[in-house]
Amino acid sequence: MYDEILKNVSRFIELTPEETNVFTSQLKQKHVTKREFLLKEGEICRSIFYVSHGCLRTFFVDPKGTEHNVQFSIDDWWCGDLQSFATQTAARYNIGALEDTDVVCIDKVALDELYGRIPKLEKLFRHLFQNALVTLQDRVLSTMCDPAEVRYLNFRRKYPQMDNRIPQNQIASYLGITPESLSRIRKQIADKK
Amino acid sequence: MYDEILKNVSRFIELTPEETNVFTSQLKQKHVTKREFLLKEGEICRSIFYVSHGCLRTFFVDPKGTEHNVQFSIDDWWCGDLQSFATQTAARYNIGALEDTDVVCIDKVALDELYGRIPKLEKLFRHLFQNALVTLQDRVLSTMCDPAEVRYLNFRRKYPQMDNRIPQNQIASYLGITPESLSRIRKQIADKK
DNA sequence: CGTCTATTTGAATGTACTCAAAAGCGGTGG
DNA sequence: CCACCGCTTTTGAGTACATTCAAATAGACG
Repeated sequence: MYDEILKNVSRFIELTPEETNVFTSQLKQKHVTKREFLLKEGEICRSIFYVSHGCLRTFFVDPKGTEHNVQFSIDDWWCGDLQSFATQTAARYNIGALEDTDVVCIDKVALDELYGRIPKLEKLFRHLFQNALVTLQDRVLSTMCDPAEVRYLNFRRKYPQMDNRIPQNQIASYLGITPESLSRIRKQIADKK
Repeated sequence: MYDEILKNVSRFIELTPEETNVFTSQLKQKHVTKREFLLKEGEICRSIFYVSHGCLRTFFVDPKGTEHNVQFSIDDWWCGDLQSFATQTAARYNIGALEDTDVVCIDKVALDELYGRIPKLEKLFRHLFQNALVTLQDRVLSTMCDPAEVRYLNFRRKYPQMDNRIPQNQIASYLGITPESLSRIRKQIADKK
């Protein structure tokens, strides 16, 4: 039932059988159907999510009403509004499902308690955050250095699974360009060949 | 001698006097003069740095030779090429001093060992990374949503100390625009008043 | 004081955007 | 199974913001 998340966790720390029990006893499963939301702006992000199967997007709505995708979370990824989760204040992000998705939820209260009972979890999240940080640094860099075409090619190279699965307008929003621009870029790429 | 870093650490974890001794015994101090480098692209980032006084910039040089500032690290900030540090592979970033700067270095080998002796350090770095992640998410968002003028105003609002201290061309590079553009933006802002 | 670098200003260019409309695709109900 | 509706993608034309290249001015440092 919690096989996927335990396998993910085991990449960073080794839990004893007892610890595994303690850990899984605090997990909750949830199913979100396509177009449903796991979190809406203004709510408090009470859980952090592990995606066992499906696809989520974390996005921000700017004052003009335009949506900006910050992250896609596909099978075996984590997600959540970290700021809101850590401080239990209003979320600025929305999390919505692009597909029917199964997630595992770790509650804030439960996690704080788990940190005490299984100190190794500090290491786990240290690693998860560390990795996320490196990934995000790359993203910032790419946004600053590369023109839209290169950013798109990088995206496809880095996340080939996503290119097939995620609608173009959603990818455009992730890349920080309009759907029209992405369409033109794709045409250019196709023409080059 | 290590007062600043200990004070910084104490915001997240409480070390016993013995732990403090163990911890500080592994620290090294270093002075970098303006324009000197703490890390160059291609080297391995063997330490993570805490800036006790001064100002560093972490930057990337793109294929065209243009420099892109990823981060400024002023008094009481941390810095380092995390990717290189974690995996002990070639750094993609450079770290250079914008002012004469005092840093505290934590060696990779020493830190790995310290994690074993003082597990609380996992918590420390979990928090540091978590905070850095939230900050970086903001940055990605701002780059995607906001025009250059707004990004500059946000920067000034968020880091007023830096606006006085850091040359304009360096700030431009951080904002992802050319020095010429920043100059024009500043003029516009001044004219508005 | 002179040199070197940073900043400002100008003119031309380009990339991506906006607005608008057409074409394509997928899902739903008759 | 087909027809329709809504949403996504494509295409076109005009526009805006930031860039590039170039030159002048201002400031910092020895």
